[in-house]
Amino acid sequence: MAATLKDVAKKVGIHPATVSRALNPNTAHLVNAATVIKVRKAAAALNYVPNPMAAGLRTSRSHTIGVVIPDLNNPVFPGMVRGIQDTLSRTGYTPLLVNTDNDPESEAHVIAALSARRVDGFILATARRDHPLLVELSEKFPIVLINRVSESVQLPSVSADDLHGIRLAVEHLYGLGHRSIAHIAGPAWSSSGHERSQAFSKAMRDHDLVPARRPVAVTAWSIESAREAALRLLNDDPTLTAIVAANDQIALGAIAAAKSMKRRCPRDLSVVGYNDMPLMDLVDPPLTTVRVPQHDIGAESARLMLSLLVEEGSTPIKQVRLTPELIIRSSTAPPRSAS
Amino acid sequence: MAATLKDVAKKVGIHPATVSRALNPNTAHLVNAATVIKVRKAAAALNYVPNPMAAGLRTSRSHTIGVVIPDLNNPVFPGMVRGIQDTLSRTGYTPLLVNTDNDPESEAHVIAALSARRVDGFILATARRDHPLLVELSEKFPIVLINRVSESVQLPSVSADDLHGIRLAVEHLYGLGHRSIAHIAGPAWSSSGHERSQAFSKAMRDHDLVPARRPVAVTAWSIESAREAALRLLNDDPTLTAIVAANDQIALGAIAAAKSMKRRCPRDLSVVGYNDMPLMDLVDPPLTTVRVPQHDIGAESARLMLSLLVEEGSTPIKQVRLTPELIIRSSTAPPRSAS
DNA sequence: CCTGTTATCGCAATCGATTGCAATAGGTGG
DNA sequence: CCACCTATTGCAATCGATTGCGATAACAGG
Repeated sequence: MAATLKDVAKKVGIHPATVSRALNPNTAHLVNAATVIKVRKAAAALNYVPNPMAAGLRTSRSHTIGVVIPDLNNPVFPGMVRGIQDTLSRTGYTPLLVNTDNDPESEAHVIAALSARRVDGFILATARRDHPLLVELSEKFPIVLINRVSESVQLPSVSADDLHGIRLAVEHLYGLGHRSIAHIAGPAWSSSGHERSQAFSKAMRDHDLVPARRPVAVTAWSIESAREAALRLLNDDPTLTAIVAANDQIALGAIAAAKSMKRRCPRDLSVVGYNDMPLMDLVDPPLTTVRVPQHDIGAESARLMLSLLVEEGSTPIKQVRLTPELIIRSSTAPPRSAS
Repeated sequence: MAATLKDVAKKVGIHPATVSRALNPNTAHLVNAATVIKVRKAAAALNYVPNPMAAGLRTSRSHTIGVVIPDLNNPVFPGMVRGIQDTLSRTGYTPLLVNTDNDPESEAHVIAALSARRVDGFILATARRDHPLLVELSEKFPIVLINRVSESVQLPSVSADDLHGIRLAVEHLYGLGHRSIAHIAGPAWSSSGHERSQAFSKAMRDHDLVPARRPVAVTAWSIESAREAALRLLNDDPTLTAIVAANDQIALGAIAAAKSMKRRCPRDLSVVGYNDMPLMDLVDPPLTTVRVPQHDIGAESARLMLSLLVEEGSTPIKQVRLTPELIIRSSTAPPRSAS
């Protein structure tokens, strides 16, 4: 059905190998400029499109990148995925997207499936603090981590500067007059959760504040889990006036928990989120949050991956940090005692 | 590096062709049961994974499905995409996901790119009422439409039963006492927008109500565009007490418009959305909306595609309609005159 | 005029799996 | 005991693009 190299060659009256070289920018200089023109014209006329399977078989490169995310339904990720898609597709690469639902077993499955597909590399948003699968995978494939970094192994990564982002949140609350500020951390296994938690402690120390006695963490990145954690936290320390949440859904859960305890946000409790995912300007109350450049993170990770693919191995490992930005809305206000 | 058929064959001491047959469920019956066992064991021992490019080259099937959606950032779509992914991956197929940003030109590009990748079929969420590209594409590929149906050409599709869904919305408002109900329709080119608009007119007639004098439609599926349309509508007809929106973002835009005119929802204006995308329970006010089974739509479309792929052409065109459900939250209330 | 380049292109092998066809062996019925 | 059938396996071509190597010709320098 579709035209092949041979068809183009026959039309021009030359050998398929020459056509191949003429059409490939890297080898076009090996063939007479005049015939390159003719080949291009014939290829266009025949509507020739190279067969990626044939090329891939020969070169053992699929021009395909596995993109592994926890869950596409989590609104943080579509932005990053778009960033990846947009920049990968511009260079002839195609992302293969899979979900893990934060389940390590499921992750192993999907990664095996992608390996079977012979992807050229992986972009992973699922790094855990302790991640054995990651180290063995990194020996076989180029890998770029997004949104999270791993402690098990040093790898190229792209993520927001959480130290800075969390500091923005703390300073905002401090500036409003809050002194009793707590953090609801992400799951213990999560690297981003851990990092933001550390960042919170540091920012608090820098303002001579002490975090809540007992640190609180959710068990999953979900609103429901956050609600429970927030309930514990608010019961533990009734003097609390502000919460820095490890991400937006945790903030949402905290607000819901406060509401169920008849504490209104922001009158009785200020809450700052993290990520600024879509619709955070329309929830009740509109969420003050730290915006991380989701699309940019994806785009940058794709660029990093592409550079990994051309340069053979021996480049220094690059860890990119993108600067987040505080978006002030209506979930934060001065504490009541100060008003 | 990776083991090939030949490696397995050598280990067992037989010909690669026999190994191929032994490993393929469709041809395994041609091979002695005992050697099938041996082959399986050897393959497992060598960690053999078939090379999809080699197989694809020979069979000219990539086991890959192009999934074309307008924009992954629109929260309606991730659910459907998950549905597609979940059921496709279970059968060894891989979705290739692309975005069009509702731009026909961009759509042509991404579809060309997917064709170049030799996808086995397309699942499209971008059908327009008038869609020339669709008819020529449908001659070369199996196609399943989701969420929208096209009038240009009869194709297999999976979507919500909009007639029923819109009726639920109208009946809900009618039951609350509303009589002056308007519809904000989707873009004119959109098939789902048109369909819901028709459904609205019918539901209104069935209740002996007349829609607003001048029908209003957005120019894009966006909150911003909806805000403008709603402003026009509310100025046009101040007696209006309720709006049925063609989707959730339009509902959100309508609520915002009302707010800017000092009309509060639901006290002064009731609004019903459509789709029930994520977070609609947390916006202000929590949105009454018609829930369409997003994951199911995706899953069903994938199943339909798979059936298209096995049965050679001559099956009757199947158009699946999934039943939506009304989710009553807080954006609807009895009209003020009735209270 | 001869040798050494350089530019251009053809040849043929190769990637790994699939599959029509042929070949072999063992078995059956007459 | 023979013709024939079936079960099982091997052979080799094939899918389409890539690429190392060799061939040819033109051309320059000596």
